[in-house]
Amino acid sequence: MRKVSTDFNDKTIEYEQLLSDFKTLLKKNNLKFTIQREVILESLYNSDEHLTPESLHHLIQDKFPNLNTGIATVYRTLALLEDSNMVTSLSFGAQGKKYELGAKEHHDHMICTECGSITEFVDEEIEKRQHQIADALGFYMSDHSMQIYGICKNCKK
Amino acid sequence: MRKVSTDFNDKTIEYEQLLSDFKTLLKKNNLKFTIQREVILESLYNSDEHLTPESLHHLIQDKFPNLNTGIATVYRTLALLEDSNMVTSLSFGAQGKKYELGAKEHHDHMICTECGSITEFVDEEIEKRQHQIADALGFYMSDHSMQIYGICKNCKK
DNA sequence: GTCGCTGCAAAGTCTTTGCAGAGAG
DNA sequence: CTCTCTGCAAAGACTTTGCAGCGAC
Repeated sequence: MRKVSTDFNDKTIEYEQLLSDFKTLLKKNNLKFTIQREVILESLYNSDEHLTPESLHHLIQDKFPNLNTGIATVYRTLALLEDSNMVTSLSFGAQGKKYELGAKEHHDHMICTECGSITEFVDEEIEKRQHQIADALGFYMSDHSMQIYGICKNCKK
Repeated sequence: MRKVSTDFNDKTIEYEQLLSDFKTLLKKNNLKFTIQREVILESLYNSDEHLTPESLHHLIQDKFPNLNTGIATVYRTLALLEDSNMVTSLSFGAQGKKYELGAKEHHDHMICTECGSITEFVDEEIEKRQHQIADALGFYMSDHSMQIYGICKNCKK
């Protein structure tokens, strides 16, 4: 539970990189590196879930109760990270957005309408085709996303 | 401006069908066919835009000021139509949802991040591939959506 | 007539903002 | 020291709900 950035496995190395990118970004914009910002980045990194601002806030409150991080700071930091393309927000019909680290490799989402679980996947063929379509329509493609809705393996039972 | 369902072109024929489906749906659920509900359906049908509840409400207020339709009714009707799969809601990062008639044939969306315009498109190859992916992951696919974000032809200039 | 529907306004959510004190550089 | 951040609480934006009267059937 107290697994901060002390151990040195693959994930930690990636995180060090991420953190360093974040610091660079902050410096470049004359912004400050605060403990709240670090904790938010780290929590996003260590979560395998897609987090809402609220769930992220709870997570942080549980893990670092003495920081007493405000929800407003979570929102502000997420907006900052999103503007800098370090996180991506997802809005799947449900109310509110969910966030995930954008540093992960690109992937799409398969959403179970029964249990709400989200499975990630990538398909090269679709990726390629998306570029072709954008080109054909004279559109400069900066990003894209795809969702498949349905009932997952577990819920089908 | 007073183009209601009096003329008899292709679009009107489709609309008659849509309206009849709507009435059937209402009857089946012991719900009533009201002028407000008709006007909402018709406005969705006659708009080529993707409408927010608010823009739909304005549209209706302009067109039928004497009806004095409340925004709450718009929300309630959209929820009803969405539950019955007659309209689809889109939520593209921006705040709030946009609605479009689901009766249209399936298509995906290309969203310009400069001007906010939405272009629709369909690609058979991607459609096919999506089914394959869902099958491969043991997922029953009920629906799917795809968005390409970028800068449109016009804004590239 | 009955029972669902509507407009209104109030209440809920979720998110953003203003401000004064705290803290990074 | 300076200037940005933060938590708090208030304000905003968007959506839902309760209610009394209205209207479809």
